[in-house]
Amino acid sequence: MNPPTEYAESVLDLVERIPPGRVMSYGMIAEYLRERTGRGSPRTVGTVMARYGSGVPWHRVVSGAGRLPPGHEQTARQRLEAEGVPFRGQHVLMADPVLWWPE
DNA sequence: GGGGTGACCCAGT
DNA sequence: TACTGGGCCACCC
Repeated sequence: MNPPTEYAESVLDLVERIPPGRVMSYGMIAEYLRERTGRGSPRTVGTVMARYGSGVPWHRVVSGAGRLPPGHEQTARQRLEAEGVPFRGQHVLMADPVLWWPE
């Protein structure tokens, strides 16, 4: 596996800061990094997580609709429920108290 | 430098 | 509620 690029590093740094029991969407991450770096998009964040996400709390990153990463639904749901994240059916309940934004 | 590839998003149907 | 099409953009040939 190739080393993370500069943009990938900024994504990983942010994901590492998400507290237990809270989540961010790919779109939120893209918006935050675009404010700070002027780069990125939700799709690019997804690509970064697919390639480099294994070393960070990737289960705290979900789609804007609360869907879990393809191929890792069971693991993600197990970890999130253990942290107290509420579910509605198969997806995370994307309500204010669970969404996190960096201070 | 040009084209393909996504762990996305949103509006429309 | 579920699916589609268009837009998106860093990264890798």
